[in-house]
Amino acid sequence: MKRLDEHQLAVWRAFVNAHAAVIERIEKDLSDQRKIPLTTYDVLVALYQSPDKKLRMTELAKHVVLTRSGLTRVVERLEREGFVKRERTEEDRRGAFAVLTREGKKAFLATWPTYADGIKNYFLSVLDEDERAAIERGLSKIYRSLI
Amino acid sequence: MKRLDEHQLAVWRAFVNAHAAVIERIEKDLSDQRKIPLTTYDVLVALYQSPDKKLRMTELAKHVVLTRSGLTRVVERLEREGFVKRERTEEDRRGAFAVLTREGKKAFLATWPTYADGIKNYFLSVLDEDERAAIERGLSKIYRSLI
DNA sequence: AAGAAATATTTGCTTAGTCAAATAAATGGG
DNA sequence: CCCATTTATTTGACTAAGCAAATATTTCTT
Repeated sequence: MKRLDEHQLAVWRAFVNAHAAVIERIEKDLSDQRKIPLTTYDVLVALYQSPDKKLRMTELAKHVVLTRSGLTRVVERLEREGFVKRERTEEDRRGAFAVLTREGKKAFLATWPTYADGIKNYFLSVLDEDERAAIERGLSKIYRSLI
Repeated sequence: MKRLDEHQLAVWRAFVNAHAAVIERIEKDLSDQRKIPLTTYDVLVALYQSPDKKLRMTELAKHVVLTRSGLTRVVERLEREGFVKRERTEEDRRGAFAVLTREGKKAFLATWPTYADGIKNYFLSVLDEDERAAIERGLSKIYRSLI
């Protein structure tokens, strides 16, 4: 591909604008309904989906869009709110697990419906089947090419 | 649409992950090459594309993903760096224009090649023509449905 | 087995950006 | 024409998150 023309740029703009708009809307719904925000949610899902409902900080950081130190802060907050706890282990005493608590699971389960509605209403329902397929295919390729 | 199945969720995940990955990559390239970051860039393009290379703060805020107060801070920074200046006007003395300076134009023009390369390499080039078309169509619809 | 190198996580400091209140000027209604 | 309301922007106080340095522990290397 040589140079960017207006057409190609339009694809990029659509991507960036749609993302900002959808995320903003979903965040607003979550906050209006006193649910946990998205970054927090991502941490809790990652824990929920892990076999023992716990993950090493480094592992956890890979699941979310955060640096390791950013994750430390988030987990700190979550610990204060009682949604996770840190668990030291004898195997490797440098680090810690973040463990999902019962409260954390509850918060996470309570949040999902709002989040899911957002995904449906602001994103999926606007797309027809072809678009969904193409988006999934294209954007997955992009993601894989970058990790 | 009733309930979210795995398939549909995969579309959403692809969208979110691709966005985070591509933006992160582009920001990194910009920073490595000592170019201005994306939010800053967005402000400068908006000004550059406006008829007189200047916009009221409120107008400008609509072009970028920032609240009005967020914009105040960014323009403050940009003013410190000499890329824009604030210009009061007699017509309406409540507010001010942000005006692109010669330096600002230079910074913006110098940044574009890096940005454009990122868009090409990390995003467009990975997609085939169908995917590009579908993404443009679908995501534009989404964006329009939300403004 | 001792020191060097690597790994896991946290901390201190700083920047970016938000919200709600403050300020300032313009406008509309009686 | 004056006051109440609205509009434009900034400010103060705060939260989120990043980077680089610090800390703690493990794993190599010889």
